[in-house]
Amino acid sequence: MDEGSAADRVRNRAKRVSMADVARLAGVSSQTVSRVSNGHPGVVASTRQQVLAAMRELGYRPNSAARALKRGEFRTIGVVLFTLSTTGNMRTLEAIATSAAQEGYAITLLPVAAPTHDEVRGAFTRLGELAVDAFIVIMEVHLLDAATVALPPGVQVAVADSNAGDRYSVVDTDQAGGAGAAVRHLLDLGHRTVWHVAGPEESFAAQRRADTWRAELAGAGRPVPPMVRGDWSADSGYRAGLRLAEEPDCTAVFAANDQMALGVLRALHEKRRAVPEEVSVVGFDDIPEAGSFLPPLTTVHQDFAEVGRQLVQGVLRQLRTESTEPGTTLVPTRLVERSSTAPPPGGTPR
Amino acid sequence: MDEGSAADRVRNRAKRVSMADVARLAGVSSQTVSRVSNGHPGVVASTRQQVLAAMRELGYRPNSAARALKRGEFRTIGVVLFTLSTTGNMRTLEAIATSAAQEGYAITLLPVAAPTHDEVRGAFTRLGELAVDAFIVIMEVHLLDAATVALPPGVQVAVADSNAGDRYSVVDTDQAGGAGAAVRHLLDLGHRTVWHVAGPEESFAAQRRADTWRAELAGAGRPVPPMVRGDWSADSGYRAGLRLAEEPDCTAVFAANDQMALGVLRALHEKRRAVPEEVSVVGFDDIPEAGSFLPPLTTVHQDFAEVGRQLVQGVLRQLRTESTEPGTTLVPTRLVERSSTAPPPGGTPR
DNA sequence: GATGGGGATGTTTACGCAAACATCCGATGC
DNA sequence: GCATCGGATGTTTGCGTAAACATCCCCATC
Repeated sequence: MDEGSAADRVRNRAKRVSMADVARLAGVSSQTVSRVSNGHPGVVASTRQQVLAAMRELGYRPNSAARALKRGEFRTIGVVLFTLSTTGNMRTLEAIATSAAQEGYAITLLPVAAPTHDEVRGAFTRLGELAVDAFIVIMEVHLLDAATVALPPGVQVAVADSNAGDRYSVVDTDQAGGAGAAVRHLLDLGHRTVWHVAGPEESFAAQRRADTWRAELAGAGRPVPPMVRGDWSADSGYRAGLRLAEEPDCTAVFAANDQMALGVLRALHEKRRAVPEEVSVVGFDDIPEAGSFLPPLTTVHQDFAEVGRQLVQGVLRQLRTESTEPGTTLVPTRLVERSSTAPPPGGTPR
Repeated sequence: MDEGSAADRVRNRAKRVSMADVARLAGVSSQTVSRVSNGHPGVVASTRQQVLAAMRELGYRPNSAARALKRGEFRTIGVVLFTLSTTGNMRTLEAIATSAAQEGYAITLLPVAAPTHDEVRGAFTRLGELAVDAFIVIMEVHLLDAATVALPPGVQVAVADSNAGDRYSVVDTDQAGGAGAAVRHLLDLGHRTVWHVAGPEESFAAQRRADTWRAELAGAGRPVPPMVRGDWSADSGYRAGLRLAEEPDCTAVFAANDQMALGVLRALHEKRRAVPEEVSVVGFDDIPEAGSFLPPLTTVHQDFAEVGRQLVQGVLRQLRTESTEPGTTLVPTRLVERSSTAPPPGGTPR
């Protein structure tokens, strides 16, 4: 029966305590409860104690919906991302969450099932309805472009992994700096040239790393070997490695991330090409396991924590000033030299 | 008049469009706008089109605070966790987010800076004030215990990685099943006994895996070698591996996660103990990279996606029935045989 | 042609909180 | 002793939405 179930629901529902309830018990007005709740001055100590006691007794907790409605802000940042499965996204998210918490902001996650325009558009629509003051997007730029139309006005955005610095506040690892350092490190060791296992085409980061690799080689007057494309996974790195193992003059490999470098190491091992004696390998990311690869991997360290921090700071600054701050902030990288790189066999040919 | 308000809106973009604005433009009542907004029936197609057009023109997006205030629910689940850095947490979180999104729920992240009682308590307090209908805790049980007092009444909880099934709805990987399968696999190959590299003491999962390892050996009447303790990291696995490499009769190792197994592989490699010819190694988790280790790692596959799904389902069920459902749901594991295990040198001694 | 019924739409109201404004009262100054 | 002031507290109001209720009008039925 309709009435029955409704009544049941009312009875069962731990009917939440409101300020009015507290006020009644404490014998004050609800406004005084509000003042105590928000730590406003102008409440005499004895009254405050009474109110606090009443709150405790009733188990009062403020209704954030009403609070947000009144205040017009949620103190929450939405984070749109495609997947948590990549090291970078995951670590960035963690940093964002930590950073936001410090600022008194919560994080609402908005996973996008598939990196298609429709999905992203849908995600943005949902975000628009979400209890969110601003958001951070961790996603490839061309998808963002497609979704821009749906971007709710008046909501601030910061973006990672993108080159949309002309329109948004973008924070990114210094891809060029890192990739350049990796390639130069190998050239400096005496390798004639460097082969590259790239990430997927759609990735802005992958594209930047590949571009820099090419430019660096060209700048040094070295031949540019054909690029091998992977998809970030160790498996794709393995397949790429099998191909590279066939190339007798391949003595140095720069993989666009550590997982693919791991796959390359496995392929080279299987094909009896010793690392680093015959072939040197450099990765990118410096995942925690990189130091335990066989051999321990020389790689480019990314400061994801800093990226996350900057994203949060950027978006909050925009929120406070109510203005967008287009521009790109680069977070520097650092080459971590371990045991997967060495001079080429036969020493420096130069 | 109209122009004036439009200009205001542009200038002062904080001024959000409300249902009333849409209603005015569409020439209907705000209730009709509400009906369209929520897809209620009983609105004639032509009216609906008018309203939708007005929404588009004004860039209307519903105010979720007001909506939540009215409805008494946020359609949001809070997730408390200590760190995203472990494979398990991260993958579980991803599954939770996906699962929740399908149910129309958003996820709010509540990272706990340090796994101390105070931190957890603080997190729970904040959660209580957060716009959250229920929450999911991914955390060691003893911390949860300490924080129970602060658990807001009337908020449903589901827990992962815990043995608190008597009080909460707990979902966990079948740790015992997985660890048992790992140990039995090694014994079945003919190894006399199995050494164990355990996870940190505080971890419930680590404890369960170690207990099962011990019980399984005892059940088979095998000697139980001293346990080596790690901290989940590849580095700690490496240190453990160095120790195990010293043991001449150690032919089989069960590491409590894949990262530590990776470290063990490296140590064994450095000490010239061939895997799997001399020593067999089994991991736990089946991280995506496990198949690319040297050699590809035999490991216990965990279905994190299913754990996340069950957590969300469980907490939503409790939300709907307004009742707690204590009990533990176990998600089965699967042993993935790759190339890091083989019969012991000299064949089966049995 | 009157009547009733039902679908479409409008009006009222309350959700819980906090800003703005109103009131009260004791203390201070002249 | 009276006006004044300021701190403590109370009252009113409205944020945007959606349930509940009210109204209107068209159409089928007799």
